[in-house]
Amino acid sequence: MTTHNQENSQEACPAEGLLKLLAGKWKAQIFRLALEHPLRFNALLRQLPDANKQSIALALKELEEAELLVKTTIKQKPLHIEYVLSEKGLTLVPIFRNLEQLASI
Amino acid sequence: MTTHNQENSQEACPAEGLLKLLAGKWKAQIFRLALEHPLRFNALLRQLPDANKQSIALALKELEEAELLVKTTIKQKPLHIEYVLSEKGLTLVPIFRNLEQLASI
DNA sequence: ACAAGAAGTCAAAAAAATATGACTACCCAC
DNA sequence: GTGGGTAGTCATATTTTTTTGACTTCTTGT
Repeated sequence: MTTHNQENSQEACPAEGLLKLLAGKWKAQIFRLALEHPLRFNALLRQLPDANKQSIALALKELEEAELLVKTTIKQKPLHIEYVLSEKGLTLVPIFRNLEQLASI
Repeated sequence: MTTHNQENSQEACPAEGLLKLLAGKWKAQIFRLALEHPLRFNALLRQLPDANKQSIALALKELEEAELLVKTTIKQKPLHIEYVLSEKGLTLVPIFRNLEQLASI
């Protein structure tokens, strides 16, 4: 890795990066929860009892960088941060469904 | 993690296992090549110049165990082993296409 | 008989992904 | 001004994945 790009010089398969990202720990679970409601860091930690700060923080960051989640600072009453699924993130839904279906065969 | 099963007690998302499998190193590339022609171990090693025996052997085994590839001993002239995509493996094609498309956004 | 190709296996090392626990910094309530 | 909630970061372990290099077994060619 003399170069420092996100994957190898030319990624053999364009889906590889995304696949790797989605397969990372907690990603699928975070995605599922994001489907239900906006996510908040500490709440997420409580919802995923075996997860740890660092991993959740990293997962959120990666999902945000991949533009699957959008991070918003809510400047209201309790003043907090929310992560919600982006449009792009929503297009993953049918892909997950396909994978689930295939996994059940 | 007192228990020792392959994933966590109940896998939070049914797609997780498959996702992890497919995201493993060399998997996508092997899949692509399998789309073109039956695979042979040593040929694969030559086609993936940076890959190593062990990893390829493991990848083939996992893909076979997931029933995405079928392993066949060809009892003809040169006597060798071939790995070909199963029906189930073929159903991954549109999933990969979706992922590629999403990755290109 | 000997070499070379096919398809691996094995133990150990290196690299990458995850986890742990301590620590920040900001805001609010009491 | 102490305690608790928010959202993290950092350095360091531990665990998991991937690589390395040596070795194996069977078959074929010369």
